[in-house]
Amino acid sequence: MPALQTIYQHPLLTLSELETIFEAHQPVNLNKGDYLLKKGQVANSYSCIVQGMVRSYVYDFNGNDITTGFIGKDEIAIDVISLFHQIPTVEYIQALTDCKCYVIGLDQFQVLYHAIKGFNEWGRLWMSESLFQLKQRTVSMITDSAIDRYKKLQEQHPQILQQAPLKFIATYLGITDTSLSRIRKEIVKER
Amino acid sequence: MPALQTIYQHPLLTLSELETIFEAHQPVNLNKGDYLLKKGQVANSYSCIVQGMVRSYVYDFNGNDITTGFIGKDEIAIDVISLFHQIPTVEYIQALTDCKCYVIGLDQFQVLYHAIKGFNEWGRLWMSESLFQLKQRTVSMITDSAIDRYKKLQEQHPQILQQAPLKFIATYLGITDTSLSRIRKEIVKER
DNA sequence: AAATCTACTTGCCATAGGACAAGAAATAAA
DNA sequence: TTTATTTCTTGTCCTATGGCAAGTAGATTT
Repeated sequence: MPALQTIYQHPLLTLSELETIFEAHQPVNLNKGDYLLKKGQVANSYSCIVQGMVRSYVYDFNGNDITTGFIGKDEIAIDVISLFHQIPTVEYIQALTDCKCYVIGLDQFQVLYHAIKGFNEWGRLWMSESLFQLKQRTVSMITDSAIDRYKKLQEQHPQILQQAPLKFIATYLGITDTSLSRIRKEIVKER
Repeated sequence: MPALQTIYQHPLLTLSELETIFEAHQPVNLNKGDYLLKKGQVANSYSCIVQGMVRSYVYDFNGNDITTGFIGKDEIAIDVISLFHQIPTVEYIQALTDCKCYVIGLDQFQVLYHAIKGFNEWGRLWMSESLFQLKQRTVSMITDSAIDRYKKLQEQHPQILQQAPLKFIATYLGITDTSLSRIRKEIVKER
């Protein structure tokens, strides 16, 4: 399970602990368009993506859907607030492409989380990193122009540009699809 | 220690556990302008704010400082990525006003975090909420106009408007101080 | 009390990006 | 292969916000 090995990396985790963790996951295949989570539901698992890409989004007051994130290979599709607080989510998580993933339920997660110290530490580090990345994204929204945000995405997550349609990338960057189309044109010209 | 009681709320935490947690904190007074953390340092503690307000910020490429957050009474001033990964921070955390806080070191935190299940759970929930709030802020940056973002801040965190100078609020909202000044004027007119 | 400083306001003009509408072009459906 | 549907591009015009510079008002220092 190479994806799980990539995801669950922590110095305290022994091979046999990793084995135990892996076994708590169930393989699941998603078809393009399938939902992992829908607004109003209470999350009861999270998914490690082995292949393909999913998108999380919310609706704003005007009914526009706003992409809050893209989750690809070796990443985790999760709504931490719904899962850990056991409250209804405001988010949708949907497969952008056909996907292979490994899903782990909250119950099993909880048992391992409290039984395996390294897993517990790993979880906290994962959350720390998520917070950091989200903070960086917020700063980028404030300081970078739309074209710079696009270029960064291009450098840092080229797979997103290949797998996601323009309109979703646009809302993720905080601009309209029209503007993104013009930005692409501009970048092509620059070469 | 009313601030600590407000902060450390979790159904699993017993009174004696709370007592133990409280005792691990040291009271510290800050003068306006004092730094809790500076870029390049590795965080080795976090601070529960009892009184006053601190601001976290980073510098962008152009040398402008960008406010990443305001932390007030009953909230926690922490750089999770630096503290838990033990890596140098990119952030500054500075007292906006004179402050009273309770500080806990990473070493003591670690011991309690692994000894007290309720504390461990509390920590995860705290991080989940932080992630959720940051996500909401990002969505707001994308979908709301500057004036709407200001009004929301006004409703949800009125203390910030009272304790922080306009220029810091402006960068937090992702606008210039000039624009924020005009927004305030506009809002006064509306009444 | 004069002299600095910092915080905030205001005016003028520039510009990035939005709104809307009309194509293309590609994909899916019939 | 013809029709629909979705995706992306392009044009025109508009608006929110930025850049810069000057001005006012408090606060702090000398």
